[in-house]
Amino acid sequence: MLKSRERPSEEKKLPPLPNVNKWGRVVTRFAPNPDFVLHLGSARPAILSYEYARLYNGKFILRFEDTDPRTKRPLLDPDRGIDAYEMIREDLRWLGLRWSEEYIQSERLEIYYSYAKKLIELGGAYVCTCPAEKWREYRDRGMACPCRNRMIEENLELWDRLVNGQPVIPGKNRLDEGDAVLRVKTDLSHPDPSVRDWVAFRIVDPEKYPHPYLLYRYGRNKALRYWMWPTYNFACAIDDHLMGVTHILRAQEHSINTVKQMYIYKYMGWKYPEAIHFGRLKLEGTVLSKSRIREGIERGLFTGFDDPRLPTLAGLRRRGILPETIWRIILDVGIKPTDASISLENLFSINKKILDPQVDRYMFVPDPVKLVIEDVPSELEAVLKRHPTRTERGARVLKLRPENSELTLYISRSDLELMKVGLIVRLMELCNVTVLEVSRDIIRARYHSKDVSEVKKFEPPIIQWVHPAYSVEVSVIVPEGMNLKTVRGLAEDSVRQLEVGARIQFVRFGFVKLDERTPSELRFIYIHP
RNA sequence: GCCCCGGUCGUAUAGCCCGGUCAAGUAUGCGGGCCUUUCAAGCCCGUGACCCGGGUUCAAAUCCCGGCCGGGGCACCA
Repeated sequence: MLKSRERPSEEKKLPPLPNVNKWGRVVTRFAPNPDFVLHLGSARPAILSYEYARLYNGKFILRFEDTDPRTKRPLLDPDRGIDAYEMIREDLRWLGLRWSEEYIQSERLEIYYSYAKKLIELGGAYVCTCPAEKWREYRDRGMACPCRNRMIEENLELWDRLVNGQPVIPGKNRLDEGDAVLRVKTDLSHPDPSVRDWVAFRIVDPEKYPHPYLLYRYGRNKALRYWMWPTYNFACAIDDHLMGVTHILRAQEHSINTVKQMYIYKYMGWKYPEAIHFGRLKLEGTVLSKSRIREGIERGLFTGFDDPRLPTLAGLRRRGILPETIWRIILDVGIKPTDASISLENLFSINKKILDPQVDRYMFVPDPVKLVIEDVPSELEAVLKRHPTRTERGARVLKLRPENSELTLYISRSDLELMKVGLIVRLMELCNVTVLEVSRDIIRARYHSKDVSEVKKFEPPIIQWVHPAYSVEVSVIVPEGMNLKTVRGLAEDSVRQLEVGARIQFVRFGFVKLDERTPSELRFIYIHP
């Protein structure tokens, strides 16, 4: 049973699922292909399927669809520490999804074989040995190929040979890829040619393409045993039925697959689940395409699956986007069949609202320049609150002692522009100064007063600062579209205490996340303003 | 080319199934104000949309037809 989890209340309600009463308990599934990690686009079917199951007190299933070891090779290479199956589980757990059952299709081949046999016996499928090209000609003309009329017995015999990796082409002494496929008998005049007698199984030479999961999990013998691999439509059709799936939520690119899979259900006398197709998701400034992302990583454009520029869940997570934010976006977009392009503004705004109350504030000056304050009468104390309103979180207290009545601080170069001689400036939580002199690299100012109330009437700029004795050099990586900018500066030294992964706000700079701490450097990632 | 599916403020979404309550709601953005020791957050006010054309009807964002535009599919991928 799925438990409700802690999540910011979603102001939007999901529309009801169709025909819930007809089915009894709602069962949904998320069925990723482990040939790559999940991205924001995959979060849509995952979250919606999970959330509907939760809403109806139903069951949510995770199913890995890894039935093509040739062109959609599962991403699994324990020697290099890469395991997409586990990375996907991690992404889902991060999103807060829990599943009550998990299946891996490559482990279920025997099941698919038995249903293939059943389908052949019912006259619903036949072994086709036509060359692909030749067959397409028949198809385009809406004609039956010679194999279509094969007797059931002959089909069963051929199927047996195929499953055992034995040759089926007369005069050939071995089985090769492309020698045969198992086709589902559909309607040869169907307006969509791809529906006409679609392929249920094809040959994948296990010698050439041993399935990585079988190989690593069960060893070479098992991996070399299987020659016939079901296509998506076959495996999916069988599994959705066997697993009792009642509601399928998937992207609209799958809508024709519903039509194809329906044929199997008809032959078997099964009831087809409710299928809901939603549109595609786009994220402004990025590409939500597995192949394009993979290509970028391979070409070295990105540092890995979790590059903060990437819309992969790993990338978003590394960047500091919260799972709650992803939830809100997905729930907000809903199940409309239209495509939706999510704006970064929106994503950031949601994330910021969640982050703002829970995150501590720290001083940071990018691109520091010196500010020398003259005539400082005595030691100054700065109380830097962790949070402006949640004062119970405490503060850092800094005691700054002037030398020869002078106090040297650093402020951001971007604030240098607003320094005009004679201007009164408030150094946040510290004191007020009057600007005396501004040059390229240094500002001289005179101590004016301590309390902010003394200069309120001047409406002074209020800026952040750091003291050299209480500072640490940090860098902030700023993802900007396809670029990665690095901003260097000084932060107050208490950031040394932060743990990797901590999210904070650099005052007047933006929200950042501590990405890495080396003995020599603290490196943050810029989340958003 | 053929076959599906869509088009509501800049963006996202509600409403469309069951026509009137929609001179269209919400979020975000933008403008203004308040608050504030951050140019953040919060609060208040404002701005801004039914793709076009016909039809049905007393009445259409909602139903029908056509056009235009967008997306998807047309694999021995999922």
